[in-house]
Amino acid sequence: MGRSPCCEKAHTNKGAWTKDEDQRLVDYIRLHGEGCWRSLPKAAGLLRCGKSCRLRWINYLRPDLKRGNFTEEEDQLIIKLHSLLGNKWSLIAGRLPGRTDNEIKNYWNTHLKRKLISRGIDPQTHRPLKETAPNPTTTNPIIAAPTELDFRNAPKSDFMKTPSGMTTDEEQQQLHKKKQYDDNPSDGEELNLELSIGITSAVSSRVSSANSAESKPKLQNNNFQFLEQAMVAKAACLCWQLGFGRSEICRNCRNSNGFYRFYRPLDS
DNA sequence: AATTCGCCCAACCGCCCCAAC
DNA sequence: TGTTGGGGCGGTTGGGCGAAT
Repeated sequence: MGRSPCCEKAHTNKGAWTKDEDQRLVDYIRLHGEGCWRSLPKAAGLLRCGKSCRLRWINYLRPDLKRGNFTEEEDQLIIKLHSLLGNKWSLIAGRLPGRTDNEIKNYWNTHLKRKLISRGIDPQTHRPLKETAPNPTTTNPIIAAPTELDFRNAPKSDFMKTPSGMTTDEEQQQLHKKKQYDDNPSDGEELNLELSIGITSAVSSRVSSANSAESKPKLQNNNFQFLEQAMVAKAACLCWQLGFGRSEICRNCRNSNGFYRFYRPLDS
């Protein structure tokens, strides 16, 4: 026996949303906020599935959506993030304010894939198309990073592993090395995240402001979202890209409490 | 003018994860 | 500890629309 359907399919509308439906949804969310998607349609007087309402709001009606054409800067950021994270569209979208995962996914499939192919780059591996026997040490330096931090095919459960959950002696040694590095960083090791991953100043300030006490993220799943961001922090960390070691996070990615800096801002 | 083709993107589907019980 | 329900995600679909024939 499978799971019960998320809604009563027989009594729900499907397909394109009407203006009236949009208005009802917007009005309801303005009054009551997001959440409880399952009960929302009935409460809002909509003959729609809760999931459909959620999608409509997130992908189309949310007031903070940017819409419009992607800039060249956004293109480059998406390509770079995709090379690091693979098809983790929601993670990538978290790095592009005002863009949704669906929008980025569509844009990737319709434009960026082609763009990369026209440059002779395989959009899946981000390696040259002609390369028959990929050698990670001689190609894209990002891909050549330690495999432990290649999340492109990692199941979500792997994201849940915490830095404090280390078990092996090797990892403990690396933690020790990291502490030494943090305590005595040499000159020039203040790494520039904008350079390493192309994050705009605006985004960087949003991210750093999210660390302040008054803007602590309200997380439905603390560990998961926290570690998602931690992963992006790792990806953003130039010392990781340079292959310093799987447990080493540079000071730009770790705050004084030993936690990662990159939280999802409240409004993203 | 009519038809076909290809592209784009909003929306749907099925699955997964996790908190609550 | 196992089960269930809600939310979220990535892959896929299909309708609209403009270009080409």
